[in-house]
Amino acid sequence: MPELPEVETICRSLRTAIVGKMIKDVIVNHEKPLRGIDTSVFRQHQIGKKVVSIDRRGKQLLVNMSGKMVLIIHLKMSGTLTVAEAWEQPQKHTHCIWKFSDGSQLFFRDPRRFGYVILSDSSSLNERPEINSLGIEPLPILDTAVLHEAAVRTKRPIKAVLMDQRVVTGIGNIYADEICHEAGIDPMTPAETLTYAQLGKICRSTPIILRAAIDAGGTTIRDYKSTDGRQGKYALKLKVYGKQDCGSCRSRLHTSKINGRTTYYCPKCQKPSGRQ
DNA sequence: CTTGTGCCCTGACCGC
DNA sequence: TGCGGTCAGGGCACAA
Repeated sequence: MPELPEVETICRSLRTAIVGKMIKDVIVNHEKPLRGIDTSVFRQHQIGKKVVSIDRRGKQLLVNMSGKMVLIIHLKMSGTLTVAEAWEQPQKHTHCIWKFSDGSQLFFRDPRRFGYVILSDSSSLNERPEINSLGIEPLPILDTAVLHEAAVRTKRPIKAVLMDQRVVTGIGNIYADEICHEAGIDPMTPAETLTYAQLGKICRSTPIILRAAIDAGGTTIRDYKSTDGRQGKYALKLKVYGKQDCGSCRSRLHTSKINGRTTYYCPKCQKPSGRQ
């Protein structure tokens, strides 16, 4: 469900909510998100540990704990993290619960079970495939040279390259569409046909969109919520994703499929040439 | 090597 | 009310 702006929003609110807290207990209701780590090992390595810091890598959260352990959390399509009071009961599909010594708790809920919560040693974190396969971060700036390097040797649509986590990490279906619109470029354009200047335009558009989305607390289409239950407000600012008419020129939008994902674009604002 | 297609899952929504 | 089909902020395994 969440892309970079939503994960960044969750990361920030988690920091204020749980950093410094001591883990008193860990409850595992479903082992699939643990990805093969034994439930008792998962619990024993965390109970008694303190949450030291929280980072984000692309769409993943890294919860650093004392004892050189780290949780790698990916929410995929339907995952949520919620900070709750001691008396609150988890909803259905809450697969993991962390109970802190002050009574507060953290719920990991994921109806579709695509997400994961992987426990790793801090020392081997960077060798893990979930981390070392990731491309560059698009914030604070997206390096045009890196996008160019990836773009010149593929006929894939530019949107597919933007969503390729091995090239750039954090951009998903909503923001890829919004970025292509902001840049005035047709998302179907074969990447290798774009000029360096056009790729530069995309790279400058990317942080503009992502920063605005973070400022709005992310995008809530149906069920995304931050850890405090608040919805993101960037849905109000979307120009193309999920829309019928272009947010800039009001033209009727076109849709297509790229990488099997529905793609929205404006035939007037977004030309294959990138010119308007 | 690259690229496209299922598939993992549940739930919401729509038309009949 | 129910039932089937479609779709969903992601990404992996596999085939061509």
